[in-house]
Amino acid sequence: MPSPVRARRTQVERREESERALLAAASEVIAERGINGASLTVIGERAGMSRGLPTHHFGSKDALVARVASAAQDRMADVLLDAIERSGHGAADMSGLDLVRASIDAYLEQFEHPSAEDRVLLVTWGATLPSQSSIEGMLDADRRAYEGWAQLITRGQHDGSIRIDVDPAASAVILHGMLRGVASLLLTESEYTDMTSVRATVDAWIAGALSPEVGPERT
Amino acid sequence: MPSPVRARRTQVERREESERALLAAASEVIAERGINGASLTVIGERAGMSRGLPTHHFGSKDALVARVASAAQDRMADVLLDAIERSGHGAADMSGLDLVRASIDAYLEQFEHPSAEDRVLLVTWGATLPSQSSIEGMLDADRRAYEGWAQLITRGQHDGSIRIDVDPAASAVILHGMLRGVASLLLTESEYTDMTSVRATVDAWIAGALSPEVGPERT
Amino acid sequence: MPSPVRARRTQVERREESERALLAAASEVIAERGINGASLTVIGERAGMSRGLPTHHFGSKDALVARVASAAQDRMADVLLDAIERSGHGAADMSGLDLVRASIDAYLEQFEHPSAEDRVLLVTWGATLPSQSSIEGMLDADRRAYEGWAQLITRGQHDGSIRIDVDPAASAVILHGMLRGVASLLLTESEYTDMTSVRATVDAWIAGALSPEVGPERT
Amino acid sequence: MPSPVRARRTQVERREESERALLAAASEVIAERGINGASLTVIGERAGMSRGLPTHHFGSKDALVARVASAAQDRMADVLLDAIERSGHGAADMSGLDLVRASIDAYLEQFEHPSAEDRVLLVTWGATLPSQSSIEGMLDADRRAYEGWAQLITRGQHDGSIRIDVDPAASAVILHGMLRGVASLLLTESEYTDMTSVRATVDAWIAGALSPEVGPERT
DNA sequence: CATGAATGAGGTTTCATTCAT
DNA sequence: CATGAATGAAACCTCATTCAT
Repeated sequence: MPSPVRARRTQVERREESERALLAAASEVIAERGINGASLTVIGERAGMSRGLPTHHFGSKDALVARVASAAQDRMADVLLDAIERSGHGAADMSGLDLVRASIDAYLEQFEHPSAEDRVLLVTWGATLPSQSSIEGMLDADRRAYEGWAQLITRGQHDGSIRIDVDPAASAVILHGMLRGVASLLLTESEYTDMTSVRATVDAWIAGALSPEVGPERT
Repeated sequence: MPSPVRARRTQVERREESERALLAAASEVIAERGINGASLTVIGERAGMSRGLPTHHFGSKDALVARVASAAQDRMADVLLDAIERSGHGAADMSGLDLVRASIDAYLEQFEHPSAEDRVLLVTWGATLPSQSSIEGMLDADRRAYEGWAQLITRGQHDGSIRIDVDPAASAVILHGMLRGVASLLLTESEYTDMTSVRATVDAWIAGALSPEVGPERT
Repeated sequence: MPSPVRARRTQVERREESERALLAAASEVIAERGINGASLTVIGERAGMSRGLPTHHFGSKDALVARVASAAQDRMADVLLDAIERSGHGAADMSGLDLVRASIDAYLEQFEHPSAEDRVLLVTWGATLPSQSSIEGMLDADRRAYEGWAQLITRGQHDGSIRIDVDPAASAVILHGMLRGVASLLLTESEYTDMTSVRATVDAWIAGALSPEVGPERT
Repeated sequence: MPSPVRARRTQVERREESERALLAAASEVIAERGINGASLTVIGERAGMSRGLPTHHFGSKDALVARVASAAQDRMADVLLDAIERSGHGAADMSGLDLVRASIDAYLEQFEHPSAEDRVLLVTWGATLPSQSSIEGMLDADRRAYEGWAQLITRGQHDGSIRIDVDPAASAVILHGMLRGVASLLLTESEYTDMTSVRATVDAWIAGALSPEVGPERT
């Protein structure tokens, strides 16, 4: 229960609360209608505020979208970290392969019941596919994400949990792409797919492809 | 008045030619700017024709987009069939696994130097990710595509080229998702990735995951 | 009475008529409310047409304003030429000084009962005074106008009607500035000024300053 | 509590200082961008203060603009008075004609290197040209200014320095208009004009037109 | 006295669509 | 069959103003 002495909020609190409400509303609306379909008017109203507030706070629609996108990325990164921490051992103790598998499983698990912010992650990415389209910072985030996979793989090769003859860059592209593609399918076809089976199968593929024990022959 | 042995093109031919030009132009513009960014005016002009022609021929923008999307899907299906036919043996002689591997490799090969129509395939797909967004017939096409993969896998299980304990539905989701995700990454990050290595690695993953010889243990 | 055979207008006629109506309406509204106060909505409605038509025809408000401004300039140039032609002799027969005097008198006469287009001439000019403001082609028109005065003065010096020791450039600046300043005052203070007397006095000043007979001493 | 000998500024002083800063900032911004282009936000920030301060102090934008305009007029009046005082003799000793000539020369000299406040004088005037536009007190100031010229001329006629047959009202209009028109031209075309020559020529015109010695014949 | 968060009217512009030619 | 003129809804954005702090 908040102290009754401060029934009124300070300016800073008002601003922060508004921004939070606007970002949440923007995530919702973008997840529903896409970036173009999400008008600032609707976002403002969804946040329970006025039409002009989104521009007032973020300066432009582009800036708001960029904020929404990066918030979604940050949130997913947190989800993955949390999942790894909750997986029993600290991240420091886990092998590279286990880190990869735990991360990917957590990612897919997240999309079994995706929130607006989860969906926004894929919606904003889908909007970058036209060649001229560009969302502020999107490409960079992409590159960081897949360099993260490459580093995990390299780490796994050092600790012996991942085969030496794996190409970290190529495998990172495939992991990253597979995650997104599968998550997107889950989004649009959720009623047609058995999530648990998909997650198990993805895990098996990755284990088979990366673990050194008995790998597939390279073609 | 008797028709003079088709000295000039018939109405039907002219209409078809206009439609072809409009579809090609629409593919280009959508690939560049996305569906929303592609205005009918620009599409008409890009086709070397008038502003009002797209509406005149297709009735509405939605209808035109649907036509563009399904044309892109049809074309990709043709590419895959061609690739399989060119792969030496007829499709009837190939094992289920080989069909899967050949199809996937052809798909990725196509995206090494993607045309506007290739890109439009992914752009229209990316536009379906918002929950309310719907492009006419897109969901159906999606479902057909991934049921195709499932059938190929089942066929492979019958002819012994694919392990029995593989879940065709789940694997189909993963194959389909991986293809799209990887192709999309190639689109936006083409200069950062070694295509040949990616294709080889994808093939190795699939072979390892599906071939019966020495599969990974299921977790 | 228009021929009943062509009750319907051609596309070209429609466009031209619309443009004329829009330019006239824009002149009116700009004369009344200034450039900023003249919204495209009001201009469209004043022309008896839709809100969006001004943009449709001219592409942007800036382009429309530029058209309005240059139309006003052209019209005033025509008025001056007409006045000179009507002044009895052809322009070729008149001395430089007489041309200057006739032009200036016609200009001021025009502002005794200014039309919207006359007023627009000064309104658009007034809008160029802020240092960053710029209306397409306005500065050029300005320069052409005052170079015209300078040429007339030089011509007068050659034909003996204007004193040799007059500096054409400086006098052109003064003539041009005086015209505008006086016309502007007439616009805002019309009820307080005796136009006829002002015109006569201006003419006397100019005659006295430029005619060679008995000039004022230079200070 | 006794005031500690003004260790800190009084409220009144702070308010006056803020207002001065705001007026200076407003003059700058209006001189640059015009009245419409000058937003209260920018003016507040240019003054090194907050966004809301202009409204807080002046109540409305219109009121602020009126203050800026009248401040600019007052300042120019001071400049002219100073110039006359510095011209050697007191104003009381000078003839009407000399007062006119000195005032006008000082005005034009001021516009050789115009400050923001000088420019704002013409910018606000230019904004009064649309027929419906009205800046509080602008018309009155205008009338006062040109009645001032008329009085000077009448005084000159009494002291014999100005010809009797000059119409004071008409001449006042011309003087006032010429000043503004020429000053405005200097503003936009400063690099194309030889200021010194313009000032000398203006002075010669006026001397010739008003001085009784050998006037031009009236037409 | 001063700040700046919030509002909402109004501006320009884009664009799918209708319809006359 | 084809053109493009015209409409008007809706988008983003700017900004004066109000009001809580």
